[in-house]
Amino acid sequence: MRHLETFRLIAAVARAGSIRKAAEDANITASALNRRIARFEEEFGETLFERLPRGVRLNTVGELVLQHYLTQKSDLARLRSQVADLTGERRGHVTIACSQALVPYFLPEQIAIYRQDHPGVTFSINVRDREQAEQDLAQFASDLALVFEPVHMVDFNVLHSVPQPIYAILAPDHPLAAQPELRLRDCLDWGHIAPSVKIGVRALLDPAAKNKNRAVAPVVETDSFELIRHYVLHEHLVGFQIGIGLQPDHGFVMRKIAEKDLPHGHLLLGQMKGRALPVAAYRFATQLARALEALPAAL
Amino acid sequence: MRHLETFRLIAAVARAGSIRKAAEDANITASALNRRIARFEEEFGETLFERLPRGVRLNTVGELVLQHYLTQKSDLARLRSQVADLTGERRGHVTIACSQALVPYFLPEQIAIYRQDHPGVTFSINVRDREQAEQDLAQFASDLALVFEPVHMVDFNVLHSVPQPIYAILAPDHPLAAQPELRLRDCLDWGHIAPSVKIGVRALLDPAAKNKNRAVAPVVETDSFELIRHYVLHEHLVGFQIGIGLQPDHGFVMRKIAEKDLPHGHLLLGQMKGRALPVAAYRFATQLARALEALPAAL
DNA sequence: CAAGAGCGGTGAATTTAATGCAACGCTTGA
DNA sequence: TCAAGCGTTGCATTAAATTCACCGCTCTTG
Repeated sequence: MRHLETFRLIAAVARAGSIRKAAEDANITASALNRRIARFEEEFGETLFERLPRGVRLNTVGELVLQHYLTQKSDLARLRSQVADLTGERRGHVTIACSQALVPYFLPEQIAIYRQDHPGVTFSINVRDREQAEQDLAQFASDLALVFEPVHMVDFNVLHSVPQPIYAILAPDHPLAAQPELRLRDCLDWGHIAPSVKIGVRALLDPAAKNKNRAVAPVVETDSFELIRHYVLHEHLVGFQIGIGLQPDHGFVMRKIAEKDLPHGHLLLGQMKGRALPVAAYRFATQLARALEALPAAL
Repeated sequence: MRHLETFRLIAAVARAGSIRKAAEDANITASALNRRIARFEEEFGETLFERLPRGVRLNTVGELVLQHYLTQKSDLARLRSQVADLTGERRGHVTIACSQALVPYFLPEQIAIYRQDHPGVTFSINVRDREQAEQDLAQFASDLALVFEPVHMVDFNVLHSVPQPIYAILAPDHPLAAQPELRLRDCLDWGHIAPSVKIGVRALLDPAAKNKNRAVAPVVETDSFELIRHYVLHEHLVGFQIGIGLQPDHGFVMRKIAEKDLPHGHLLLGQMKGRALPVAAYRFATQLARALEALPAAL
């Protein structure tokens, strides 16, 4: 909408780092853009950018103004969704930042269910590590985040929380697969394939190992749980993943790890604190919360 | 700020009920205003007003848009306050909707304390019954509400809650004044002076009386606790008020009413749900919460 | 029942605001 | 030392918003 145009341009300048570049992107003259900004600064009574020899950079006030713009934009989107809802359109778009574990089974199923009732609603799913997911929320790049063991939790408003134990992933013919429940030391004694340190599962593994005077020393370390799931079929390593990201009968087997060795973590559904969600996102969040609640209590 | 001008005009039209009247108020032509609205409706893709033979009225979409404007405006005010805070100005304005009981002692003292540290911050205090107070919050007419026994609590985000018993107010030479604690029946047996039904104290008195198969039958019924306090000195009636609105040694005496007869109510500090407060309001709310916490526990 | 007041809306003229163009002064890196 | 890239500014130009005059309509009122 046009009344936010100046803000949009300010954001573009902040991103480009220079008025001229941003002007080119926006298909207007540098002088027009320069004047818009000057006019805004005049009216607002504060300067938004530091003028550097090679361009401009937002100052603190500018950062605040930019944040204000993001909230305004998000609230406008919510307004639109409310209106669409009112006029019976049931349209909308939901953007979700989530941990990898949600990608194979849980989210596809939930989205499909939701879209049966609301075919006008579209989705964006962005896989993010737990830190990025929270950033996405704070910058209004996502409506919802579904994250295993988030880190900072500032600005993160928890909508729902479910405990999630970590499972060992094994080839069916792996010697450990004979036991119904594994000890952590057994997993560590074997060569193991672990997620990288940015990932929630690892964040639980490391202190648990240290607690037993051991260390996680992966043969293969990776960002990708998909790689973990497939690799254990090639070599007798032990992989790790939370329950919601696993389904048996896909080649590998999953085994519980003793709770006393490795405490369960939490899968959290959250949104940006203080933000009012668009209708579609709100409804989907409600559905997710119910679905998480109904998860097989694998504890 | 100018980018909200169209919204401001829409709000003015909604208030005035007619484009021509609103245009006159805003010192522009009716046709200019008409075009602004038409343009906005065009851009937004929805009509905001029903066109009636005698003027216009907001439709449901318009109501939503107006609400959106109010939140935008309030968020802009918060932005300004953040910037002011940043530049070390420590200025700001806090608007409070409160019950009468807060007016004589509590709020004046708290405001004075706050202003010692922040002389640049100004205040508006609006006495509202509990229903109006919540409306004020919802319409962003107040930053904070401090209300005894609020009614609806939708959109009311409780920041702090303290229990408040109701006291009987008596002339010092009133026969009942001899007892340290009164039974409710004694109060009702005497002629009494009670607040009107919109007021929280009354909302507790009525069911408590009914519970004993009695009824509140006031000799004088009033909106004003000030009148109650003064009237009991003229005639031997029993008045009622919560502790925070009373201080002894102002002519009358206060007596506890047995808790089993008349349960205590709650004084709630709250804000509009989902709204981010300006810096000054936020700080003052924090101070109020602490002060309420530290109140002499009269229970 | 007709006249008039009050309403929202429209077309053309006019005023105001925003933009484009060309050029300046400045810093920086080749 | 020179060219490239930056923000900025005066002036001409274009686009947008406003005004003015007027239409058609509905309801009230004498």
